[in-house]
Amino acid sequence: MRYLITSALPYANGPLHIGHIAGAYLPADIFNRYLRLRGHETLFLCGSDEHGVAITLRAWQEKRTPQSIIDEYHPLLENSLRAIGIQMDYYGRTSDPLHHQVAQHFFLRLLEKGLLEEREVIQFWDPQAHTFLPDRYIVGTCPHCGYEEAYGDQCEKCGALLSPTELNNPRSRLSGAEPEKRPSRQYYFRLDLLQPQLEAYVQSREWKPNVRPVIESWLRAGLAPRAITRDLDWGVPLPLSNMQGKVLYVWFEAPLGYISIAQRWAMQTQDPQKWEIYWKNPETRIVHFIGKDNIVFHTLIFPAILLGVEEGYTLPYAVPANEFLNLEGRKISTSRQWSIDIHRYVAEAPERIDELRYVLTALMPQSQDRDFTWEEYVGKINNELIATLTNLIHRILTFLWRMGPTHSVSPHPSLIQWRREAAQEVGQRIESYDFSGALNTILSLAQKANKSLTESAPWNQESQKAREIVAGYGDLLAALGTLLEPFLPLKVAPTLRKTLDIPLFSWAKLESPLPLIDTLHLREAPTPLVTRVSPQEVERWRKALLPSPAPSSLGTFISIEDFEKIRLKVVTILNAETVPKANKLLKLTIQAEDGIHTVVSGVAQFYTPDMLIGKQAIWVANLSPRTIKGIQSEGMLLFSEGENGTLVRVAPEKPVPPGSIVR
RNA sequence: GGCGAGGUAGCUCAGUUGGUAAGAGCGCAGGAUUCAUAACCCUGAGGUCGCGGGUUCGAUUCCCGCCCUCGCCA
Repeated sequence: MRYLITSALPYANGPLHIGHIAGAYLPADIFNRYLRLRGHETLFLCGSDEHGVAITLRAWQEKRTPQSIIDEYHPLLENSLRAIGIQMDYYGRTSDPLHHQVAQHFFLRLLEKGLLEEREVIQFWDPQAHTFLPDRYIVGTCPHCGYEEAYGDQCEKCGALLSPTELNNPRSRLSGAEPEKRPSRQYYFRLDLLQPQLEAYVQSREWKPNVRPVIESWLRAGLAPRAITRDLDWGVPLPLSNMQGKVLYVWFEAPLGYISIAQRWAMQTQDPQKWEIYWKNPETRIVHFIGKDNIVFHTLIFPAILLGVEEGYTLPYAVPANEFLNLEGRKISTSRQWSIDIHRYVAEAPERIDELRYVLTALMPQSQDRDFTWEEYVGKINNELIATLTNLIHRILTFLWRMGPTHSVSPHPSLIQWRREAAQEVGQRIESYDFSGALNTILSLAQKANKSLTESAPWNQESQKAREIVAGYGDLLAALGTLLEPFLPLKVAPTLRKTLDIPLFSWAKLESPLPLIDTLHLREAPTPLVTRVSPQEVERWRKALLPSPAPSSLGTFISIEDFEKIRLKVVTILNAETVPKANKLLKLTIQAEDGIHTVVSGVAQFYTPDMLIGKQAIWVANLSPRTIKGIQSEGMLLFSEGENGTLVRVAPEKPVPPGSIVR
């Protein structure tokens, strides 16, 4: 079988982070490496997506050219991917003139086939930045709530959905200038005309459970014509002399990169037409690895383009989209600096790439969003990868090493059987895009081996017998040298093979009943394949890789003198009662060192009076008194914002005398 | 607002075409052991499977309503 494997083209506007890797690159790499061990012919392509309005806007803001931005990120992206072992056959870019030609050709073909239609639309023009503006780059006053910084597509304050025309006092987020409305002619792709063919296509393929509902939802709603051009001077120009200053919309031309990059790859081989055996051969399986945000483009719109040009292109065989990976409970955001960028990880921890691959595979968001935490990172590495898997290898090798460098291997039949079953199951799981499940299978194999080794207790046997038992596990170790290759190809798998002086086996061999090796030769004393992650180590990374939240959420810095103006004291709540006609307020009577005070707190939705009476709390003693609902409130008690907008009382860890200073 | 996904042990997640199976890993407690990177092995505690109705002999699994989270669309 022949496969063309692609990963989503990363946008050349920022670095790659762990979410990208877990979503689209690591699964593709595991898939590709496995298929090759299986003996299939594969081509794995990727490249930078270098067009789109975000790049032009950023260029304008930073007073530089779009070209300089993509020239900065294109190598960064490729280097990041290669550094974590993503084994692409070619990494291209959409600014390649060849890509422009391909994209223009597709445009003209669709035009020729009557699948494009011209429409006049109103767009917003920034007279200072000399560019058309996307809706969300226009700010103005929300007509619903009066918020002055509402975006052209939505008001962040009241949540109202807007169009730029509704905003009062609209201005450009780029220049602050008032945008002008300008009519403009654009081409629309008649997806509606292709809907029947797309429905047939969708029926003919199998989709992951998280992908199918999205596709069907779009088909049910009915596909609508979609603009494929826009006014911009950065991108693939329209190949029409009467349409100057317009480019192809990035969603239209970027997927065509999979084709142009294949062509570029072929030009580097002896056979420039070779790309056609991948793109124009129904026997080839084309598999696109993407994140869930790209599902519609890869399952409907891109196939529509391929169908529309009627040039015999092969339609995607599968689009195994993954969901999103969150970071410590929050959405990853490079712009908010809430991210673990790959190039930084690689720089900080070049010796721990396989470990990252392990954790990201284990946490791969295959069916729903998942959460990456540093705690989980440490736990997965120390308690699973090391404790179960590499420790098994280590305990066997150190045992044998003490008895000499060379041992004959005659594994117990059950060990061979386990190895065969594991290889089959790992293969099946990878082929059904269940990568974390595949990894789990290997862990289970190690678990079984650990158990049987413990039960056979060779350390209680006389030495010849013990040696025989333990050496029997050599077959399993030899298998791990290949089984782990798709997952941990940078350090763990190759080091193991080198230590044992064994080759990479074919997957078929792993599944065969024949022993993999008959002798085990150790060149030197074994050392652990992976070292434990210390709390200090992860703490350092946590700090290095996770800059504190954006200053806007922290506020500006204050001096120690500023802080000392605030008198904080621990008080004991003597009494609490509800306040009439106020469903949020409680009237609290508190005991400080200088007597009794009254405080009104807006916590009644989260605390009943009896939950507070007798408890301690932190009191802001010198806050100006204020009358609330006719009650004189002296200072305030501190509550932390909890989950889902709740409030949680802040108090000393153990009781202290009322009036104790907090500092 | 419409559509889609998700709400299952302390944590991260599997799972059930409705019925003596509510599970795994981690964490925790206890035990055993010492070949191994305080690792391995055994045992155990822990969940009203989001809330409320309904269908059914029986629902975590089907239907309806609601709440919460996330995403997409207008």
